[in-house]
Amino acid sequence: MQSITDALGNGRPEPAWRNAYRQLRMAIINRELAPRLRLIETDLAQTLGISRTPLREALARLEVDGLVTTAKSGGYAVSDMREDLFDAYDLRAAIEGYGARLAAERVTDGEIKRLRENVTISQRVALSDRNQRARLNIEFHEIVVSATRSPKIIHAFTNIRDLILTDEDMTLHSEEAHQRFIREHDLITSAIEMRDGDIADRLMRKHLLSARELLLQRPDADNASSGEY
Amino acid sequence: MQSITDALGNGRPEPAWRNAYRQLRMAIINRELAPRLRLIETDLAQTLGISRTPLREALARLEVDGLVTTAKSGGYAVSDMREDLFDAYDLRAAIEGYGARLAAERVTDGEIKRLRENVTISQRVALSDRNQRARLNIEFHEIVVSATRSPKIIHAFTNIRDLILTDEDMTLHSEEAHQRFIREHDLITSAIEMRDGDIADRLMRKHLLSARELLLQRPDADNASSGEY
DNA sequence: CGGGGCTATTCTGTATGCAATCTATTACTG
DNA sequence: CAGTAATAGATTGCATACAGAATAGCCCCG
Repeated sequence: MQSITDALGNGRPEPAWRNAYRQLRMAIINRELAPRLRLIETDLAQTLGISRTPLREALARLEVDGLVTTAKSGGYAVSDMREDLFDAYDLRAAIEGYGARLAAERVTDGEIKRLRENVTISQRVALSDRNQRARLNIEFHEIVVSATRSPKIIHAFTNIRDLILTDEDMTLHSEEAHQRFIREHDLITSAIEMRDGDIADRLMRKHLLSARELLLQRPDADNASSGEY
Repeated sequence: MQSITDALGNGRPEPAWRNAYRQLRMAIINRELAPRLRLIETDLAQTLGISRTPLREALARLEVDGLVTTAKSGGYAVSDMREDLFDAYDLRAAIEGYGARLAAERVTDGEIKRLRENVTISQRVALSDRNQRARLNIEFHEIVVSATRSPKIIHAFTNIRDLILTDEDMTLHSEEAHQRFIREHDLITSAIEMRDGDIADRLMRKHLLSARELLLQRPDADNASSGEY
């Protein structure tokens, strides 16, 4: 019996390191593995049911992604992404700003429809339904970026997306902020619809930088008390 | 006896995979390993004087960097970067454009001086001295990006820099193009000096996109004849 | 009671071995 | 002779084994 992902006649069973990579990535993003937690390869390998060899290949990739760091004395530890969260928004503004510009030039009618639908649904979702709001927020930005048709920009976006959006969702606590975000999404959609890349660019940057301000004002709920070493 | 890089009292001997990573990276960028060349792990490991285990860790990282690709049937091959060279310039315009904007806000007087010197020297270097011109070109963009003080933007830049600049140097064949590049560097420097991020951003984007046009017009000197499989 | 050095254990980094898969070559069949 | 099946060699992906470094603990000494 093959792995379940291989059921549709795909050529090859999934490598073990890929599964480990996915699981670790999710665990780190969801804070199930605390920042600065030292990762003991033997234990981790046993937990994942693989040997250290493919585990280390997964960890090497996670390190390039910035999710994991190598300690000075060797070995890996979970990155503390709060350290450079502020900085990450600069990169995001660069990528998504220019991305919105390209999107305005290359977007299809179908994508515009999806953006409009996203905004419409967002306006109706309850403030309390955090999961739904987070999903819609992620989806909006994904549609814009994928409309660029640029594999490199899409790749760069997905790399930082996970580092940021889970935190960003936490910030959407007030109805005021929520409505403002949706309004900005609405304006960006309009700019893209009018194929005005310059406006789309500027609106997107403003949207992201104001999101950063909100993020840094938050009460910083989860404190560093859980940070093992 | 320790490795020579460890001579200055640094804590640890360099891991074997890091050296392999560097060597392979350079070899791929310099086209010593042809695009689409299938990498046989056993041979490569023997050439590098290490075993397959650290070699595979180096290859995993190179894959995340985009320098190496996994074939459908398993194994690694050198990426054909000409495929997405055009695309890479979009990402570069996004990063360096916004980077120039940040640089204008955060640059120090010392950095401005270095930029001015770079431009001045570039104006005097002979057209035939390709190495020198390439070095100066890289240096200019490095100064601008490092002036952003943004680790993430610097990291993203260094990632694509190597994919592009070696090719870009090939394009600086005409005196006209050369002078134009320097003139654009000069204007960007002035914008940064005046702390005008908006102008710096637009100039940098224009500079990069015109560089892309030149690149794609080139006679495509090295043909795909060397592309093994 | 506090500090420094020694020892034991843990952990990492790398090499090797093995099974499964892929590829190329050859033999066979229509 | 073209096309296809079978087989042998090559190659990957993973597990295990081992040496050296790092860390923790302990004892001895001040």
